[in-house]
Amino acid sequence: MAGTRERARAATTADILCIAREQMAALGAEGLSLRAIARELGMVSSAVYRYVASRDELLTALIIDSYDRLGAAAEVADRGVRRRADIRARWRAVANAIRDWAMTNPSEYALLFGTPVPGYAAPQDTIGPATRYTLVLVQLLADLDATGVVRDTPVPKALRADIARLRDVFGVPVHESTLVVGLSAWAALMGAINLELFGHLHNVVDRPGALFEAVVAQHGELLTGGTIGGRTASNPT
Amino acid sequence: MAGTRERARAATTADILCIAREQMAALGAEGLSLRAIARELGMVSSAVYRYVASRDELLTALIIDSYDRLGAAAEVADRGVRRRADIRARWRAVANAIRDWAMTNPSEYALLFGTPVPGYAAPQDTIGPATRYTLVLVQLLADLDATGVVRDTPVPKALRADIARLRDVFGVPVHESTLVVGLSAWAALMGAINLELFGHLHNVVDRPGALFEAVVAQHGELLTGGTIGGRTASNPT
DNA sequence: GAAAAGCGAGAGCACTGCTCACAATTCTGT
DNA sequence: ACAGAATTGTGAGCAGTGCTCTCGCTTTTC
Repeated sequence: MAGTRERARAATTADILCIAREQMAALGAEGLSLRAIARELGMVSSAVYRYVASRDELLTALIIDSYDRLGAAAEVADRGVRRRADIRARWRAVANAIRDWAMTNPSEYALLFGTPVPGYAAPQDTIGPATRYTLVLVQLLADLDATGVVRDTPVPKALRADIARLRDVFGVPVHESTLVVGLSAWAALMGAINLELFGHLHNVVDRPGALFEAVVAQHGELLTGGTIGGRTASNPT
Repeated sequence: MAGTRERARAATTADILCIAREQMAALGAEGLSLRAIARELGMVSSAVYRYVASRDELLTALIIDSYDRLGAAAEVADRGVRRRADIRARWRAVANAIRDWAMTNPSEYALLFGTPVPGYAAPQDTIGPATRYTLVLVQLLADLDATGVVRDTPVPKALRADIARLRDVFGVPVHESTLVVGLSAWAALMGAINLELFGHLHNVVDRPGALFEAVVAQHGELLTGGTIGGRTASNPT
């Protein structure tokens, strides 16, 4: 029977990834052990090396898969908003999706956005899937630009050249001022999730999720609102 | 000679911490090895257990020390601004100090704000030093309030109760709207540093530091500027 | 000066990633 | 159909880890 071997190989490879994910959820990326996986599979430890070259390679596979799942979650959240022109609603949806994914898969989120494994340079294979969730956000900015919102956000001169690259990479035309607020919203989003998920808010705020809500609301306004800065009556100008 | 033993003990304890820091800088927190420290000290591995109870305890000591250094860096940066009323300048100074500290001590920063060690609940000892750098930011908000800036930033109702705690913890009176923009700025700051330091910008922007600059500039305006949102001519209301 | 406390050495346990030679199995080309 | 090749699992083994325990030696304390 041709292909039997291939199917068996694919099956145990999938088993290994599955067990690895469970192990990571239980003990963190640190506690990922090939020997434990082998035990779980009823094999001797050296046997799993027939399927995965090293512990780092397994980690890389998990990273790629996690990026993919996160990207998928962001995409379905964005597509779930019927009124495509309501950028603020889409931003909220995507931001919440990313946070929800992080909260339900904390170890995988930590694998992606926590401390990088030292001496472990992300292989080229990971940068593709990594851009998936980012692309959702960039597309949001492009669609926002299409609605004709004008911003007087100052764009630091030094940033223009750097930001030009983003257009090239993603192939989406976005105004510089939009990119600035977009990048800022991205950073705030990830920062809020990190602070909450990694337990830095326990002594600051009663309900850790509060920070996230505030950040999303504020940057939602910043993205779609328009003007920021200056020009308040009590501003001592 | 009385106290000889004590001084020797303090000396080797300091040596252990020092070597541990070097090791972490070289190999990351993952690569911190008590046996390697013992080798470096010319002792047998079991001897270092006279000075440190376990690897986790060493990690905790490093965390406390790192929080302390970060807090000190933030404090001197803030104090370095002569015009105390120039909140924006102080914000820039503190933000830059935190980023600089992170860039020059990446492994220690990762220890504080990266993936928490699984199953390792931050001991009570760490929460004191952890608030030191936070206090600098909160004090900034209090001083900002004292300048009389008025904001019409909407404060989500659900946040009020949560935020009240911050006042209690730090004992500094701050308006709710100020706290909202302050927390948001904090999240954005940490998010930008994380994204840059952990290498998530390499495929997005030419110069990774660009995101940080944009975030600091924007939230500097948000903090000290006043109004945000709405009210633009082209805003389709 | 004797008792107590602290310190370093060394052996040992259980665990890890990873390699290698060997045997059993399955696939493939003629 | 059968021989040769490729694949898969086994078990031993190496080097490393955190940590424990006992045994002497030194310093401090009473």
